[in-house]
Amino acid sequence: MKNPKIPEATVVRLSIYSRYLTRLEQQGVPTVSSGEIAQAVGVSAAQVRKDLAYFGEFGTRGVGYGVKTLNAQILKILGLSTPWSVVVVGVGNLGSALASYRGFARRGFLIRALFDRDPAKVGRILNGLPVYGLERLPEVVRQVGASIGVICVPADQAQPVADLLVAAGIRGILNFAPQYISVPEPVLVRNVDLSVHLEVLSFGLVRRAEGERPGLAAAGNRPEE
Amino acid sequence: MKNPKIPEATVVRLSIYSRYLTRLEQQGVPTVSSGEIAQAVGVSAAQVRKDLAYFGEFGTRGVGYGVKTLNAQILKILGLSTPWSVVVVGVGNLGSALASYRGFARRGFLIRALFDRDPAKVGRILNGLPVYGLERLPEVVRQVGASIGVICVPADQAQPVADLLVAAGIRGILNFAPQYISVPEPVLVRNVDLSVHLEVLSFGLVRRAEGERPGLAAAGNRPEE
DNA sequence: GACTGTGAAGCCATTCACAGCT
DNA sequence: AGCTGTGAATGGCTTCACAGTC
Repeated sequence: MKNPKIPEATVVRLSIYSRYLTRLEQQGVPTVSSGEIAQAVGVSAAQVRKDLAYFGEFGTRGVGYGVKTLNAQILKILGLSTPWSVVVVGVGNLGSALASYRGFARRGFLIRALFDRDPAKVGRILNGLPVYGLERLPEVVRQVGASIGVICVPADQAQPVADLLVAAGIRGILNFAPQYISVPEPVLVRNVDLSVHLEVLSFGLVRRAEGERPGLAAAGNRPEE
Repeated sequence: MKNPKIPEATVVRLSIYSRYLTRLEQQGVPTVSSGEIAQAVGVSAAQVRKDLAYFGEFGTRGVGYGVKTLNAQILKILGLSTPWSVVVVGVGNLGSALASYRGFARRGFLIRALFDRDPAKVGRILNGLPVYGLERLPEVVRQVGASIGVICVPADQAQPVADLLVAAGIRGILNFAPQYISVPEPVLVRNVDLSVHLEVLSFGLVRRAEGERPGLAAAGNRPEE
């Protein structure tokens, strides 16, 4: 049981459990059951236990889980025990919004620098962060020790920017551009595609309207119980 | 084969295929093969064919698919033949950014109104759109005929706002708040959780660093071929 | 020869159901 | 009695491999 293959869905849920546990911790709740976690985040209790079981035994039978210790374990599993340095490329509407999003820092993702191709934006300060030109990206990425890059540029620039980030030593990319990007082996990419989410909703809505029973199966939108 | 259960992953990919086909269409490319689509969006050719096969036969053996007709079919399947009216609740950094995001309108999602609790924001015009107080939400939602609502408020307000949207007749919700929300039966919810994406990257990065072979399985980050 | 459509096989994730501990 | 941990069963998605068509 030491090093099984972990479903990505499990990792996503761990992240969500952790956020809930953090809130319980702040409220001073000492202990929680898989059923309570399940209800709070919209999954089944068996799912919660199975997800945790990939990594060890964290609970006490008949009692539940210690909120504080369980959260500490999950944070460690997720690699959040120490903070990550992040850079954002593309300071349009979305890039600016992400640069000032509090939720990232709260979970240990510290945005360290912003980049943009547009000379009119270079040199500005946004939310306390300087905007650099792309030519300084390699230098600055190394200087701030960034491991993760966020791409918020138009689709046609996404691949070149990804190449630039990879060349600078970035190891993970969060891509908001509506564009598939390819990266060499050890680098990880996650795509956040805003239109796609609306289109999946659209599909579900017209299916229902047409009186189709089944609709969608599982995932993103969680089952009620 | 008329009305099988469609995997959500298939719907997500259809949306991505469609975006690629739209670009080909603009370039005047008449015909495309499953292999070309596959390469462009980072999935396998068999996957492309299987996804399309859920809905019918759109190609010609030995030739491929007509770009224009295939895209029209996919748009119809996704419910994008006619535009959707959308409202955004919460005009902070993220809400404002989404309100001016061009990609939505381009795919037929027309943002019709903005809402915020903060009286200081009410009455402003953002990107040509008025910001209303929450008390006017039911009225305005009906007036503009909105079917989809986007939630960009802090976590503790997400559930009340969702309830408000549902009561106003909204049928689909895109939730950017880091919070599970529950809605009554026919209403659809999709959660876009920005921190979670970074945490999944974080997990993958520390796993690799520890020399673990397997890492993550499938999905969000697509296989190379 | 090139490419689609599809049953069958393989693989992966979730649910079930119960043994095991407190 | 209450709740965790887990093997077994189920269900679902993806890949394979090939027949069918142009």
